[in-house]
Amino acid sequence: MDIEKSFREKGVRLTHQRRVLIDTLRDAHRAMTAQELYKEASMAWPHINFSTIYRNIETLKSVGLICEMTDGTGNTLFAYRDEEEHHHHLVCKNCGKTISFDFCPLIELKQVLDETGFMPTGHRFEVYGYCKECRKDRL
Amino acid sequence: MDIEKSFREKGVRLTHQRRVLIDTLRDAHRAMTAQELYKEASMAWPHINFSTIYRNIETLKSVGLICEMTDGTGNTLFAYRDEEEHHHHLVCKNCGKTISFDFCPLIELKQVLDETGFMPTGHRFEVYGYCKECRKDRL
DNA sequence: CCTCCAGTTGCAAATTATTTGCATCTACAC
DNA sequence: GTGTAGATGCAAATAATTTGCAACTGGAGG
Ligand SMILES: [Mn+2]
Ligand SMILES: [Mn+2]
Ligand SMILES: [Zn+2]
Ligand SMILES: [Zn+2]
Repeated sequence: MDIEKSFREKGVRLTHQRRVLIDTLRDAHRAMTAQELYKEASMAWPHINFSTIYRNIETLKSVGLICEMTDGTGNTLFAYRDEEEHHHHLVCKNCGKTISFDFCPLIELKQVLDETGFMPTGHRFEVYGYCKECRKDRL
Repeated sequence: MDIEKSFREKGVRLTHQRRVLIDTLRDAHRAMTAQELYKEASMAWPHINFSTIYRNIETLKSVGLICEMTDGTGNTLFAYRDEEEHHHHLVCKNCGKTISFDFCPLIELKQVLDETGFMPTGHRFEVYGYCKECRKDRL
């Protein structure tokens, strides 16, 4: 489905800067930090500002156009989401390439690792939410 | 096994500051940010410095005494590791309490969620390592 | 015990990452 | 076209993390 429509539906404007960010991430085919995104996007739109990057990372996440992930060393990365449903990622510590797979934890990774040839050196699996007590507090 | 021994084995000194950090995290029974850790530790050792916190987070991770995790909103948290083998966490977005469980992804979470009463609102599962190409590059 | 020195700390300052206020601008509904 | 709520640029504030360096100290060895 088209981007313009999903933006309109959410009451979010499709500005030139946002198009630049989306294109930059889509064409890069890799995950990058906010800093890298700024640098890359600057080429297509020289006056783009860092606050625009950060503000739009939130916007694009909420529209579902980008994914956020970490690189395993404390850096936050962003990547184009490309119509995918809920999924997870293999993040290369060396080149930053991300390989997404569409099943949620719980299922053996062996097949994905074999298929992709990815060699895992570490991983992270976290569930966020509310514990039994806090769950009550919020009602 | 005792801490003193594992420190000695790694050629790492067991300083008063490190004892304070370990005690602080162990007694807290929750995960906390570097800033919170600094604040808490300062009570037991007033002159402790932020650079000592950050430098020792690395040290204590390498000795296996603490775990690093994120709270799902971009903050990095640290918790006492307490003899546990490889495991994962449920991190409460409200109180910061962490509930660790000892099986690695791949297995249904249903049982843990039922047992703990934890209500998930999101999760993260990431595998770090080297992709097929980069794997070759490193040999 | 005492000595000695590599490892560690405190401090201050540098970096890096992220957020915010505000005046100006612009996408787009009408 | 016009009006306006939402978005941007800019500059400055905050927050988070790292570093250089001189002073200090844990603990191995005598
Ligand atoms: Mn998932
Ligand atoms: Mn695991
Ligand atoms: Zn790679
Ligand atoms: Zn809780």
